[in-house]
Amino acid sequence: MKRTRNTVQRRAVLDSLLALPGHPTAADVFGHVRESYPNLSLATVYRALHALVEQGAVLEMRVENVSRYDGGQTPHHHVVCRACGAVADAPAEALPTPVLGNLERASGFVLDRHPVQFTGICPQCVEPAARE
Amino acid sequence: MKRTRNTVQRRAVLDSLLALPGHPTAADVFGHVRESYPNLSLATVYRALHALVEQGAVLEMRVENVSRYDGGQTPHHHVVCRACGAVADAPAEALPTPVLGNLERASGFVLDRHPVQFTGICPQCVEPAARE
DNA sequence: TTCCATGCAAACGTTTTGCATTTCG
DNA sequence: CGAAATGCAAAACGTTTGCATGGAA
Repeated sequence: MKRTRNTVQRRAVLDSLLALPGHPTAADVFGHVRESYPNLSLATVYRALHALVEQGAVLEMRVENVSRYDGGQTPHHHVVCRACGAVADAPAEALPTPVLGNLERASGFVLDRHPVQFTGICPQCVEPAARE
Repeated sequence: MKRTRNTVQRRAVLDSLLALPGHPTAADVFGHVRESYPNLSLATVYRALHALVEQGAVLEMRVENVSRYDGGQTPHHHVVCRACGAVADAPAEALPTPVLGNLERASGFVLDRHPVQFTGICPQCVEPAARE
């Protein structure tokens, strides 16, 4: 296992990620972390986030060409609004394990137990979308 | 509903998409379509693919910052290999409808019935990954 | 004749990288 | 000390867009 150094910047990035609501982008984290560390560079944010993802402390998800990061502790799934890009969480229990078993049998893959990404329309967008 | 013109380029893009195996990227489609239409531009490929997605003839999915397109007829789900990026299909039946109901109740979203994106490890990557 | 579609090249936003320097261990 | 992390700026990447021209309806 590769060792990683315990720098202020790394801790700051993780702190910001945890402090931000929802599923922040690298730019969100950058903006937040800069309030306390004005010299911390965007490149460092990316490098820190990658390190965190690699050690499994943080989840990365892609929505519309942007990476979003999730410091989430509890296993859960993601529902993404196809209309506005909003991302919400759903509890892991909402997707029973046997279903993943089905999919593994059908696909031959060994599937991750959590974050599965669903798409749909969020409550705020449902009404406007219905008018189409 | 917006009308769209029936140009050679559009047909060529759709033909290439359907001719290519798997879930080609815009660049893949571009490469293939260029064999028959050397002057067709990448911008046109993108515009044609967007048009097709909008009319619902084609599905778009994002894997690692790249859009992949799926001319798929049959409703199905996608399993993405976290290690190598491979994408495979799983039949829609592998994910029972009541499960989506659960998730809708839990999240408040109205979810799409298909392509749900799962991540995991594909058969080719399973063995190497186990050695870690 | 209208106006949507095309080709080209330039622009865009996100993410990565090269390199000299700093800092952790 | 040696290795890894940083800051900065430049580059890379996939994708989108402005504009003049071309072609379907």
